[in-house]
Amino acid sequence: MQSARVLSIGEFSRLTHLSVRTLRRYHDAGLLEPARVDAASGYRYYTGEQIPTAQVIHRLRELDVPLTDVQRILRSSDPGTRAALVADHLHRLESGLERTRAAVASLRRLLQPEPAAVDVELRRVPATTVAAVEDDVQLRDVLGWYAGAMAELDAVVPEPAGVPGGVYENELFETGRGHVLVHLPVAGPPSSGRVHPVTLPAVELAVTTHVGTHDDIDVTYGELGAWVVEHLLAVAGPVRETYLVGPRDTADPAAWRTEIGWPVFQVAPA
Amino acid sequence: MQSARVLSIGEFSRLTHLSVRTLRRYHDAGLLEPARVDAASGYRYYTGEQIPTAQVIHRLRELDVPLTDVQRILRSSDPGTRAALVADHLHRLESGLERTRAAVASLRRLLQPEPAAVDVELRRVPATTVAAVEDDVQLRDVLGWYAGAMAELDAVVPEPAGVPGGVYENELFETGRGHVLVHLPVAGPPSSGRVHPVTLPAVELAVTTHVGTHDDIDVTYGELGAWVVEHLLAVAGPVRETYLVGPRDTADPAAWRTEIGWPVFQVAPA
DNA sequence: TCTGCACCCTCCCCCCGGGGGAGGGTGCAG
DNA sequence: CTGCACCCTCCCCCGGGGGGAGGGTGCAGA
Repeated sequence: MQSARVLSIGEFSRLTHLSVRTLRRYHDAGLLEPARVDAASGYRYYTGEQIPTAQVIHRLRELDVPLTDVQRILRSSDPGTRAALVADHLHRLESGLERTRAAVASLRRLLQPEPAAVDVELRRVPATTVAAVEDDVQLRDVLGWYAGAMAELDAVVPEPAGVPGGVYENELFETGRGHVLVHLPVAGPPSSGRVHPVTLPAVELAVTTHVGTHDDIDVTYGELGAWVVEHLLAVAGPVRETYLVGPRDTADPAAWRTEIGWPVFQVAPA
Repeated sequence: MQSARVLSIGEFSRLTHLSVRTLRRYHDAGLLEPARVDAASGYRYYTGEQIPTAQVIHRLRELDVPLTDVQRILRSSDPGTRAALVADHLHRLESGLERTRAAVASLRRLLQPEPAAVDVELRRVPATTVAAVEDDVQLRDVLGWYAGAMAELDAVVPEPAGVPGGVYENELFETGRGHVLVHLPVAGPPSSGRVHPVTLPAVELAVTTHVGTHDDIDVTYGELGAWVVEHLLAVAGPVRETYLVGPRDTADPAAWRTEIGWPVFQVAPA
């Protein structure tokens, strides 16, 4: 073990392709402690054994893993835990990729030279009592939450009287967190687990139908919003979505049909 | 045209799913000017026509397009130019994806429980004169630059006396920008365009061979570096790579063989 | 017409993960 | 012993937001 050979921060930088500044930052963050720090001068000294660690950090950073998570990964002595943490981040990367794909799809539709005319209907909806699951969720967790809630609803409501729907508080889109409710219409809604009866109030809805995956549903939202504004209406409450045709019905996303209803009320002309 | 209906920033926020703060920021950045700003109160007022613009911004931001570039895209009135700018960013996204893929591959190798023993040889190399192309480049542009330089070399040196190589200044890896040289050995190197004769100085090299794509070549660099350190050597100059088997020879990346040579010199023991 | 309240304003500080540069101390080779 | 490359700390900057303070505004109900 003659590796008592000690490396200055500059040498270590050349060997690891991490900048000197970055190495100092990793030291401060407790991520990569130098093998020795001279008490008098403050000089940092590294050893060859630290190169693999530095490389792992480098790679994790390339994958945009936050420094705190990198630290967690390095600290976990158990290889199984470590692998799990890494796999977790790789999943995160994948879902990020999915969002990117969706954004690209949506952008393509937005940049269409001639957007299709939007078909909006004004509809008065009476109060309805449904079987519902509701919660406060983060915007990015909505899909996962929805899947779980829907599964629970399906288990408790074997024979729904119609298609499922969702109610989304505007705050969800403004601040990234908000109240969400998913429901199935049924006569005499049960109470079981998270499922309970909820009465949706009567409202006047501006309704349009989005066709296809939800990748570019925001564009339809925008078209609906523009229509609402031009018809001297204002938004009065949480959005309602109705899943006329969804993944429960067909695996072909192009066939999906989602009704979007925005509660509105008349506004005096300017 | 009854869309004189004017929207407060809060209403506009609800319609576009952009936070109020973010809308204000976009105003300050000149990205999305409100239709009207009340001189007395400073209140921002928007119209329905601005919704699509806000959505385009939203999507581009989801794709991590910097605000300045978003502005460029919005300002370009010509749809062709606009499409080109967007396509440019999509290409950028793709190459980012490529880098992510490479980082994942490299990480997998790094987290192997038992790393393969590295096979390093100390080799004295005499001064050689070669046909070369050199330049100062950004680290991220190296691959593209290399392809162009190599094509030029191939055109001017029809019958090389050996395999191609590269010389990379350490600064390239430290600061992301540095001097790069690519060369082909040939008797009597010509001068033509960017191609010119260069004499590589004699050095002592610590040499190892990396097998496979360059995705995880940094790991081999690290192993070589650790070996160098443990053998009481220090790095003395720019790295030399020799492409024994590369994309010129076979399309199968698994068969590629790259020799990495780090100039070294002896160091006194601690 | 008043009052209450939701809404809006600006301003400042914080986050992350780095880079630039100033100003000053250190280690080592010639 | 001197010069110079190297190293140190400290502060400010970037982008793209978020949190919150402190104060002005618009409008609906009484």
